[in-house]
Amino acid sequence: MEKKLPTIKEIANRLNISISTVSRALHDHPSIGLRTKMQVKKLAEELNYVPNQTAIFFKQRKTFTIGIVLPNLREEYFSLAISGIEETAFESNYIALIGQSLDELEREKKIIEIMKKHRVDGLLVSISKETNSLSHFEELQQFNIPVVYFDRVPDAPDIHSVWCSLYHSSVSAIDFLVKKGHKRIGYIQGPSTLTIKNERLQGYYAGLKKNKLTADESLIVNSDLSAASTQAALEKLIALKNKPTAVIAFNDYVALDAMQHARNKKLKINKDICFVSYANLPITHYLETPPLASVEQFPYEQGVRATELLLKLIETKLEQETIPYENVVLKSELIIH
Amino acid sequence: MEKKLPTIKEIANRLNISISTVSRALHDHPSIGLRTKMQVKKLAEELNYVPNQTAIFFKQRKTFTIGIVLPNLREEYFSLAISGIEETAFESNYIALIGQSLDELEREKKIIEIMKKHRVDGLLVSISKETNSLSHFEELQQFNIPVVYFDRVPDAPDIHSVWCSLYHSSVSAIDFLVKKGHKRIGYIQGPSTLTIKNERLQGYYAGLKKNKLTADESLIVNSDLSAASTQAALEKLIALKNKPTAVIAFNDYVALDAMQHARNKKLKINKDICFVSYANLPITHYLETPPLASVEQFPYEQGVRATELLLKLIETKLEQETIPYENVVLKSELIIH
DNA sequence: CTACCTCGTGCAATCGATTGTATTTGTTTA
DNA sequence: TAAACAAATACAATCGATTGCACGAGGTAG
Repeated sequence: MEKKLPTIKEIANRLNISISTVSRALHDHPSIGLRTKMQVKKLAEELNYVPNQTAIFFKQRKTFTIGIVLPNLREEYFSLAISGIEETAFESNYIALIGQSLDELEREKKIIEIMKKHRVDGLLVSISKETNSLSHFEELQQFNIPVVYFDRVPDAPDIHSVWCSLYHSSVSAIDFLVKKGHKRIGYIQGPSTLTIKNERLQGYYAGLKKNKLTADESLIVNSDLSAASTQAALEKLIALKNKPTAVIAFNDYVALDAMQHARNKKLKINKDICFVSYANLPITHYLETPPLASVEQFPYEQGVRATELLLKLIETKLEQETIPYENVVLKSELIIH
Repeated sequence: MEKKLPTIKEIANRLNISISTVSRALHDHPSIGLRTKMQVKKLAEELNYVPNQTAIFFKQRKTFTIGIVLPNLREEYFSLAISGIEETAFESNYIALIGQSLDELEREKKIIEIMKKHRVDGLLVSISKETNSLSHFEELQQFNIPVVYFDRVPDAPDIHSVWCSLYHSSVSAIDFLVKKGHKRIGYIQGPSTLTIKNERLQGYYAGLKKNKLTADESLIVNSDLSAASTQAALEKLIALKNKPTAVIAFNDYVALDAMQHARNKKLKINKDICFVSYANLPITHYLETPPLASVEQFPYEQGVRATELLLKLIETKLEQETIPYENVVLKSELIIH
């Protein structure tokens, strides 16, 4: 009644041969006779034999498992990335373990611990808001478990990473708005822990300069990404004597929260105030009045590239000694809606 | 240089004691001396020792791993479910392997195979559009690997499942529209493979009857959920002599596609034509004109409940012999926007 | 007829951790 | 002083699969 999954031992017993013969037969080893091979394969099929990855690990030192650690699974942005990861891993017969840090450092650490326990062959990481040290990741590298950071990449020298550069698109966003006649352009920033490279802001300044506009610090406000915080940020902007006519938002969600609030404040979107954002999430395509433009950051593509890099690291690990650190930088694109 | 993760054997060698002593020391076995225990624990800490789950499996016959198999990771609906699954599993020290069927039966089967290979302790499944037989799942049950279906639940007797009943909310949706003065209410159906229980349609008929309206088959149209198909479906409805003034859509995406198309056809949303939908995804809260109402199906909650049930099945598996099939049915709610 | 080779199989060690059963060491008691 | 006992630790089998090596049967050549 309580059946267990069949093992090669069971196949061996049933056919009255040794387990080594069964193992070799299943792997088409040349020294096994054709008849035996056929018998073994037939019985394996009948019993629905599936090798035990857990046991294989002992000899191969591989689990064909990769770990994904990211802030959360609810944001479409990360969903798209995971989707790319899963598909790429699947093609190479790897499977993924998932863990959400929920932007908490402690949870991130615990997840890493569990992944270590499960002996993942490598890790894909998008760091949490609270991650200020990489010690829990460095330990992995020490044990020869490669780590590839993607999207939310820490600012450290010796890492593998895949991310999307926002500098040029940020300049383009200013160009775009200036061409539309805007001279006062606000910027709603995200939390500092998520803007380590701060390309958005640098591009913002560069874009202003390029268009011979002077930067005004009062036009730069902060949001912790919650709706309330974004509303407060917008509030600050529209309370200015010299209000901005356009606002660049940290991401689509911030833009949408800000737009909703602007509407409540009886401002006409795209007339009184325009919005440009980052991420270009598919959901914005359903909006009647989406942000005028949004910077596409290719999360799916990032997931694919990060996985490709990780698998390469895993598979060359054994042969080579020192693998040079690789940093893949995708170019974002300003998409005009 | 090429460090391997430390093992109890290494700890044993360094302290010149046997591996069994190390194992027992780490588990606070009473027969181990206090001094030895302390030494072992100290060294384990220093070496960053993490037990090898893979090896533990042999003795415990458990991997503390559950498999999630669902159509895709891109839809917010499933993202929310996974989020609930991950959080619930994490609390009980389980971790999840993920696989997308991409609504293809073959891929679903292959994922099951890989999950079997990895010896998951149990599976959470939302079946693909193409899944017309459960043989690949039944085989698992045979080997005592519990399967809990959620959301997209097959219509079979002997299964564990968690889903959200839509019948009463469907009636409520009609009540709601009738109260608003609508007499001709269209319905855009989804593919038949996703509407096995067909509670939406049954509720639709029941609601009409309850409100003394006669059902008109020409008001029921089909979409395969692609934008093009949804547009064609709406086209059919608005081409009728006696157009509907309200439309119930299979889900939010269908509603949004239909609304966009209606707008293109110069129909005024909420004036010429109203929409009610299913799912009530968070994204719709950002819309200027969302569907008038949407049926909340609690995907996150479904994920949590399904995981709770699965873990219960896993943990009672060993003790009990026959576990009664359990079907958790959540009640949906019509949310008026 | 024997020496040697080839082909097909079996034996046994291994991977990391657990656990029942020795075995050692130290202490107490008659 | 020896016997008896308790405390602490070691030994060894086990889980499933892989793989180097050994071994036996049969064939061929000298």
